[in-house]
Amino acid sequence: MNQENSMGIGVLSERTGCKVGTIRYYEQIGLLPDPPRSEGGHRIYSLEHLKRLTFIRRGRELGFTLDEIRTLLGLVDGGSYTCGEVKALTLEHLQEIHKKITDLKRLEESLTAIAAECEGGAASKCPIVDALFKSR
Amino acid sequence: MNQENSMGIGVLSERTGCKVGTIRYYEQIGLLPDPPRSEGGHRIYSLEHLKRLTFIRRGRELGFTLDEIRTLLGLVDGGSYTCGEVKALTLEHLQEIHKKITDLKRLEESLTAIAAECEGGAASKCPIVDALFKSR
DNA sequence: GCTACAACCTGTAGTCACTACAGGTTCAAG
DNA sequence: CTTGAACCTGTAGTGACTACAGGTTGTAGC
Repeated sequence: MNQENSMGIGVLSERTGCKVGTIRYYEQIGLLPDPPRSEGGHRIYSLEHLKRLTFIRRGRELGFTLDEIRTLLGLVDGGSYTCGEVKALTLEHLQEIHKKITDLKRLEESLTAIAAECEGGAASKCPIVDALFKSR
Repeated sequence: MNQENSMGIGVLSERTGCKVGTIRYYEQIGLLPDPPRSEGGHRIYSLEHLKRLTFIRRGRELGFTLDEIRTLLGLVDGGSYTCGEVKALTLEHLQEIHKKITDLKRLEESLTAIAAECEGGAASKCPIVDALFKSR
C-alpha cells in the first residue's frame, strides 16, 4: 500500500467518511465493484473506487436511497446518460423530500397543540394522555 | 362474538385501522396484553384492548416510537404518572421532529440548488452528476 | 528472524416497525 | 353438514446499515 493511488479499506474509510462495514456492505450488494486483493486477501482500492464511493456517500447525504443511487450510477456507467434523465430522478426525489417535510410539519403542529393543553404539573390527569386515548 | 363489548381480531382491526398482522405483532412484543382465547384458539378482545390499541395507534400517528409508547403506557399503567412526566416525553419527541424538519429543509435546499444548475437537456455532461462526484 | 499488535478477513445476527406468505384450523351462515 | 371467510402459527423479507465472534495478515520495532 505504498503507492498514493492505492489504499486499504481503512484509508478508503477515512477518506470518504464511510465506515469499513458499510464499504463491505456496498460491495456485497453490488454497488461498489469487487476490488482486487492482496495475496493475503486484503482489499486494495484505487482512486476509481474512491471516486465511486464518494458519489454514493454524497448521494446518501442528499437523501437518495441506495436503489436511486444504483440507478444513477447505472446511467453514469452506461456513459450515454442525459442531463434530462438525471434531473427527472432528482426532481422526483425532491418531491418525496417535500412530502416528508409537509407530513412532519403537520405532525409538529398537532403535537404542539396537544402539548399546549398540558400544564405539566404533578396532576395525574393529563390532556396529552387523554388525547392519545382518542382516535382522530 | 355476539356481545358488543367483545370482538375478534378482524373487528378490532377495522375499528382501529390497525392491520391484523400488526395487532399480533404488538402482542408478540408485549405492547398489547395477551387476550383470552376461544376454545378453538381465536383471540377475543374487550373494550379495554380497543382503548389500548387506539392509544398505541394514535401515538404512532403522532410519530412516537413503539419504545416511547411503551414508556407512556408504563406511566399510565402505573396509575401514578404525572402530567409533568408525560409532557417531558412529548417535548423531547417534539424536538426530534423539529430536528428532522430542519435536516430535511437543508437537504431540500442543497438539492434544489444543485438541480437549478441543470438544464435537463440531452447533454451528457450533467452538473448534478458532477456535484455527486464531489465531497462537501 | 521474531514478536506484538493493529488492521484486516468472513459470516452471522441484530436493529425498527412492520408486511407477506405458506400451510393448516376454526367459526358461522345457510 | 357443507362451504368459505376468518382465524391460527411460524418464518422470512424490507432498508441501510451496525456489531460481534473468532480467525488471519501486514508491518514496525528489536
